[in-house]
Amino acid sequence: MNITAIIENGVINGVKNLYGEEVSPKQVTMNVTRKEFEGDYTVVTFPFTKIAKKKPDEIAQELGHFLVENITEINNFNVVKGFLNLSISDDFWKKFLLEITDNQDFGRQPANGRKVMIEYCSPNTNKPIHLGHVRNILLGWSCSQLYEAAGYEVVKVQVINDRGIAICKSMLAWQKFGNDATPESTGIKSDHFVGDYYVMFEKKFQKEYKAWQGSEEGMEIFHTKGKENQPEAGFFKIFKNTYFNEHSTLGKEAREMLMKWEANDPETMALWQKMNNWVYGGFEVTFNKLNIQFDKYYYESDTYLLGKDAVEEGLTKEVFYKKEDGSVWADLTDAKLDHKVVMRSDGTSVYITQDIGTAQSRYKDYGCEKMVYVVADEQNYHFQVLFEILKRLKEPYSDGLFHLSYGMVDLPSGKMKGREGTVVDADNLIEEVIGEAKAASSERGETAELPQAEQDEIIQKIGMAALKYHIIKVHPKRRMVFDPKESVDLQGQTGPHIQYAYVRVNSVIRKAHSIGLQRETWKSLVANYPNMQPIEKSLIGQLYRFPETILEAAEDFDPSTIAHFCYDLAKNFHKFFSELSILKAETEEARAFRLELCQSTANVLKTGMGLLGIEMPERM
RNA sequence: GGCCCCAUAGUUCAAGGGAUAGAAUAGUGGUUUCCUAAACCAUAGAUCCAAGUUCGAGUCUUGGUGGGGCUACCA
Repeated sequence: MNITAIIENGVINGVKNLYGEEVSPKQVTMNVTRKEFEGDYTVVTFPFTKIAKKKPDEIAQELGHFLVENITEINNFNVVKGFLNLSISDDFWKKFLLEITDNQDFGRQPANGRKVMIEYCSPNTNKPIHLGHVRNILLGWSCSQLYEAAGYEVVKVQVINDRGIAICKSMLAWQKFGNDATPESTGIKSDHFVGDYYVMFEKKFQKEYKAWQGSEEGMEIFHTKGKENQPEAGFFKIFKNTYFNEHSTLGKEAREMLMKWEANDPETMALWQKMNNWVYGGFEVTFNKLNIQFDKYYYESDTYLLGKDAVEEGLTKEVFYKKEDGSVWADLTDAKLDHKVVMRSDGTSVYITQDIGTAQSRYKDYGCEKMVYVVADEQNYHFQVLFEILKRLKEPYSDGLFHLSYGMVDLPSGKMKGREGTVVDADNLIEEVIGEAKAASSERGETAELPQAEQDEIIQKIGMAALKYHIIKVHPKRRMVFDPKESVDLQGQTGPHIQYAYVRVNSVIRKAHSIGLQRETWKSLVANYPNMQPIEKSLIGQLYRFPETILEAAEDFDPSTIAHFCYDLAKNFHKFFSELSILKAETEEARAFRLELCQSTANVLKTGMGLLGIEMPERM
């Protein structure tokens, strides 16, 4: 049984024994003892004052005696201002240490037979991956790792928005202005190549629009449709969409292309396929650099017609209603949401209809009881509506729906804006952090004698750790400020700081072997180590909390908990490392114990960082 | 207008209603004959405002103030 559960039971029994009243586990408040006090766990006795009709200090004394007498794992206590600090016996900790040193899976739960689907990333095909996607990807990936560690089977999916007017814009620009250029012929990464044509379209369109604004037609429309006193610039800003749909030559061409696409025109389809493949090829390169995978891709071109059946079904079940013009709506006002259209009067579906259909078809594909959508918080309302509709349709998985809503990423200069060119591109960013790691590494020269390929791999791991950790350490819900300068920091609360703890362990173990020490020999001495130091106890205590930390993080969909756990552990390890000698310890037993402690710390750090998608180098 | 989210050192982040609000970074000062100084040690610095609930509030409630988001028969 878990030590916290043991203490909790002990306290409940103690209160019953001493004061004759039954308390619930909820009433037992327990924390890890603060490091300035002696002890491992602290019980707060204030909640029992009414029951015991005594002062907190008195209760703490009585309870402390009771626990020490009745629970073998507790061998000491002290009381400070009503806080009962309990000390766990060295034997308990040593036994625990010996249990985990050979267990590579420590912290992971056995398979529980349950299935969860996580959708994340889901980029647009006409824009390369940027910083916002990186946060999404890291959250999605680490949540999937967390759920696997918690015993679930995880299906990782993403939706590719591969159709619609936006895609036609880049196709059209390439067709008109591309002169048969290719990523190969230009040497541009293929997703960026396509993205460039999307930007080109927007530029050409702006130019066309600008010219039109000064034309007779443009001025006439401004004068007839513009409101009184409305400035010209303001009017034309709002009018842009209408211009695209009703007046623009380029807009007309793009819409014609979309119609050809919908009609399966062979030439259009071939172009569409060619350009999409360029995009996917480029994305794949970025995904590989980020070291993430997906089990299944859903393409909107396959799914955009889904959901029409659901509309019928909803009407039959009276979840939806039909207006006179034929459009179909859901009335969600009693759930404090608004009316929501699910089918237009012309019979075509809207975005949410597609989402309903996709959810249904995914459940058919995989039968997951939980479905998680990793999507930025600007879509909170959309997901509230979607989940409410699915619930009303009585979908079997509707209780397991979760929107992992995360805050957007800002720059020190403010919001990222595509139009103003302030978007941070993922490929550039990765290149930058790796460059920084390379510079720092060559300055240290610690790995200089290794083959170049190995050095490169190490640098790669360090750079990616800096970048990933910097993002994942922030609570998902929180809007975060991303300072590129800080993201390449390699010191302090960073990924490399944690990697360095792991590297130091490796180094010590290597040295131990090189002076002829054998694991089997030292392991047998651990149990005889007599006096554990406070820093050693606190390290073991941290290791002990690893499994529960994983479970909490999974339940809350919060990888930042793991990030903080790993940092605290690494920091404490560095302190331990500088305070105490390992290979030159006072006794053989002390050396043995510390080597085992090092090894376990390294194992936990590796597993923990692995959950965040961060790899550990053996040297650095 | 309505609904939702956020507010903590100069800055970037922590803190399941519990002790003296932790880190990192930037600043200042120190540590290497010994296991990798990407480390360690010391120093200084913060809960937006006002009420309320509680033995106890950064955390819960109400009201302000400031910031962000959503509120399409767009996707």
